[in-house]
Amino acid sequence: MAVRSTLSKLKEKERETRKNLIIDAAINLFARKPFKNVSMRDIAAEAGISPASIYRYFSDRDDLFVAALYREGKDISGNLERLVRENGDLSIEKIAAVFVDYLLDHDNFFQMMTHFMMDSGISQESLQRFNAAERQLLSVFDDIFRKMGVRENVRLVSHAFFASLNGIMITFRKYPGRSDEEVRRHVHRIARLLAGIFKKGAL
Amino acid sequence: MAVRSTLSKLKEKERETRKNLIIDAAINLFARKPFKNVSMRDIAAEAGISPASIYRYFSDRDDLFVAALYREGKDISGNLERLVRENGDLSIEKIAAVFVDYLLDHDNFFQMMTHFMMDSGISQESLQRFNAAERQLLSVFDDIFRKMGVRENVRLVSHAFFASLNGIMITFRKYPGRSDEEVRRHVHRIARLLAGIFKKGAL
DNA sequence: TGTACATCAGTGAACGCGCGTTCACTGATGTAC
DNA sequence: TGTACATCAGTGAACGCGCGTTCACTGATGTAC
Repeated sequence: MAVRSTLSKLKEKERETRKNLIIDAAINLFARKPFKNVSMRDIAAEAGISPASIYRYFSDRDDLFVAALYREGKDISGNLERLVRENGDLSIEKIAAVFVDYLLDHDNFFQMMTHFMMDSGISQESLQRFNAAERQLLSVFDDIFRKMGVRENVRLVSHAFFASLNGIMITFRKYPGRSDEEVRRHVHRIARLLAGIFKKGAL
Repeated sequence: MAVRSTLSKLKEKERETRKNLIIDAAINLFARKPFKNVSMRDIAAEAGISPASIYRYFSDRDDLFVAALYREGKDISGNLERLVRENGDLSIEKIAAVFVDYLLDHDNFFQMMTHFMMDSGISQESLQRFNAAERQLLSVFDDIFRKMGVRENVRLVSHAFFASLNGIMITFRKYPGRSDEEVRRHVHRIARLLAGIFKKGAL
């Protein structure tokens, strides 16, 4: 019995590893081309397996993509948490800058996030996993605002801030005729302004 | 010559009218099903014509959709402008509420707007028309903030506000397990909070 | 007033493509006795 | 130790669908003389 369960745990772990390899392949591709142009065939090729194999590990496309989103969500949440832990006196401007930089550097993440926010036609299970990822990120913002001394409506304020940063990203992420660097500067300028407004208006 | 030019103007007008009928059909459909599920065949059926006919008036799908977006953009811009003109002492909360209500009532518009903001693979011409629509809306927000007495960074502040409202929409527009009414209440609550923060922090 | 020609709206059917997903099968590894 | 059977990862090819777009054609209306 003991042996059997050890073995099956080992198998489970191997399975998890293979799942992760597929997610890796997907995330690699996202860095190279827009999220909505990444096909199952692409991912299979990148991972060095057959398209059919993916379906041994993920029930469908959304399932895989939400898993990728979840992974990257943990990544950015971790980054922000570490930042807060290491800097005792963290400014809201700094948080905004880091968050916005992360999104600019991981456009695929932002694309996926907005995709799942916009598209209502995803399965119950995928939706729940997506929401788990979202709540995780939101709770990081909650903590930050709590630490900054907001006492009233912490959740509401932090959610408003999170949403506003998303809005800045979606509105100014693409500006025709502007280079990536100019876009980054502009997004940062507006994010800094927003942070200042929140500091004066809510803290 | 005079006759000829009158006639050709008449023709041009007829052509414009037919274009508008197709746009009408598209907008009608958007109210019934999500923007990305509206096909050229759907629109043709709704307008009572053949799919091929649409291509006599629009060079491709994006061209038609941007035209629809432009039309609705003018609509909401007009609404906001009228609101400002008629109410001398308009609060920023009221603007936020009206804007957010419009977006909630015209989800198709919001979907199209985010679609064109996210998708970088559209033709130069469509992109320019889309930007014209966006600038129009932004300039309405500029005016509002100017009228409210913001002197420094008017454009930047109003753009930040516009972007933030978009962000609130995209982040909270769909909340699993919440009815439309609950979502509307929540979006309004956050928008009101944001307006308050901007009032204290930027005005 | 009549005739030959040009213009253009409109169309049903077909093209072509990309894509998510499934099928039917192979081969390796583990299990029972 | 050997044999029959079960399990499961992995696969290439095919299915099926939806869709934007184009083709080849018709028929009505306008224009020139």
